[in-house]
Amino acid sequence: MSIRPPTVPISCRECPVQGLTVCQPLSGQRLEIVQNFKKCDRILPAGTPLYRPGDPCGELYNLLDGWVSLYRILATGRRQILDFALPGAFIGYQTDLFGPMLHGAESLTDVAVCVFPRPAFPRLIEDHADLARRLIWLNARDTILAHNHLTNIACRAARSRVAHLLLELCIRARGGRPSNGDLGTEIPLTQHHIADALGLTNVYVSVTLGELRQEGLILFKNGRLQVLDPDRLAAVAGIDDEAAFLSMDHESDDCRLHAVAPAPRSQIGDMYARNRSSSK
Amino acid sequence: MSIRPPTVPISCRECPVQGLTVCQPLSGQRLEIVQNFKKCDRILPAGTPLYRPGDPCGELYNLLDGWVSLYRILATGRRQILDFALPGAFIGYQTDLFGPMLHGAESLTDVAVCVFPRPAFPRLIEDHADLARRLIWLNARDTILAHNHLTNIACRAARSRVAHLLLELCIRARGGRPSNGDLGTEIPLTQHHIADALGLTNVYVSVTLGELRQEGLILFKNGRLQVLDPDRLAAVAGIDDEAAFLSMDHESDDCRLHAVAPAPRSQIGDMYARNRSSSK
DNA sequence: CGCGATTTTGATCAATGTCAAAGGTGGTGG
DNA sequence: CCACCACCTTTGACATTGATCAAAATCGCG
Repeated sequence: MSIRPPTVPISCRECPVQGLTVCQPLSGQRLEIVQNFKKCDRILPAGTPLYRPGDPCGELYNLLDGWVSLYRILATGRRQILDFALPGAFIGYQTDLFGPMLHGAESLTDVAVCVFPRPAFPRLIEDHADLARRLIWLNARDTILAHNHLTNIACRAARSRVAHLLLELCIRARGGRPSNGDLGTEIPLTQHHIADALGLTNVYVSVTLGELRQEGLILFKNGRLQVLDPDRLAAVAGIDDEAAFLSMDHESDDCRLHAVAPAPRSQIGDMYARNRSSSK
Repeated sequence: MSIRPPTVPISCRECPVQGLTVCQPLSGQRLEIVQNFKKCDRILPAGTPLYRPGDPCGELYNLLDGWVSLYRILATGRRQILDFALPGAFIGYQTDLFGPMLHGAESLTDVAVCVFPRPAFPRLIEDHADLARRLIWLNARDTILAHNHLTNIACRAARSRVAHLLLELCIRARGGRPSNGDLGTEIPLTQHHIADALGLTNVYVSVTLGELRQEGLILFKNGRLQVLDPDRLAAVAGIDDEAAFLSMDHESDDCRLHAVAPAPRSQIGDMYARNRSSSK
């Protein structure tokens, strides 16, 4: 009931995430470059693996709709969620493009993906400098996300970790759009996913979420998050790497020279509000 | 006494890390591309910041010799070490090339760096597809390292974390070269650095290292690590993402098609031994 | 020889994991 | 429409890891 049915674009011209993924630099006539390159679109139900760790994988994916988790499995059986991929994510690229995948990818919701053939991909990049530039940007962003994640886990107590993750996901999930009233934001995760992302146990996540709820900071139920008190939540999250947050928008293009003043020590609360209040 | 004096290359032709850094694809005549591009070389004593978090920074660095730590500082004052940069590392690239740095970089040893001017860098990449390709590779590798690090911190107990980090650094520090007899490998870190990298306290790292020493697994003293029992150490480290380890060598080039069988479930111990025993 | 930084040790305590059991919730088939 | 089932969440008792604080020991270096 809460999951929109994923839609598949007829053509790249109508791609819902064209401005977010590798294809971003292409427009007009040049969209045919990817249009001809792409293999197909595909719809996957929730819980479907795109690939597993260790798999060879002949494809690359643009996530058109839905959420995907990127994870590793340790010998102990523990699963570590490395990142949550949101619409626009470019999934499956790694150093050794043709080696076994170092992580797995699995749909968290029903999902639509645009499929690229992996073997031909290097050629595509080689031939189109702007796509290469874009890939560099996306990759560098993944590194920052990983560093944020790393810092969150290593430096913060459970309360803060959870708060931080929810805040981050909430902002990313909105992608700059306002929140729709008091319905909150769709964060299609179980507490177990949160635990596996943060290096906690599901029961302690439950306890922690309980506390945050008690204190009137959030409501998280059925994959929907309502942030009741953004400022206090941000305080709990111990936000300080705001710069890292802020740099995540797609405006900052790496290859165009623009003097950016050091990010003002603004409050995430503000940022949240900005997105939220401007509802239509 | 334990730190080699860093050396500065006369020319790119004699660069000690040419095969490891961005410049890798260039050879012969084309080396002049970077030769003309680079700003200068620079020697920095241990403990010097290359840049601080929040700084604007007008340069990019190829690490020629020595170690550098990449870190963040949280509002709480806690420092999180994101990665240790070893010779050949390309330092300072981020999504928003001209925005404030999202992390800091500081020399751990005396260090030699090759300095690139940041403003002109996009152009360099734009004009030379092979450099772009190489940058993509380096970037993707950083993401994997970050994911390894993340997984290590989130999934493993202190003992394992420490063991894992030391093993990783040991392998990286050798860069494929054999260990020089029983002198061990130079890992120029204090226990405090290890703690800040792993999200532990310095005192608990001390305890943990003490245990590992007691058990005859390692000796770590004065920035020198001797691995006395690679196999048992690997067992303690809970090695399972060997694939991730192995993929770190520079042989796997992303843009050349080669079928790689899924990494055999080999022992890190073997890998260690291979490097070690073959001492010329 | 002495000083600052680093490492070690010990005592104590808080945060988080583990285990077990009981409620909830949504989806499915009858 | 109901009942059942799988999965998810909550709660409680208890165990353990690693943090904290403090002080002593060691080391490198001038």
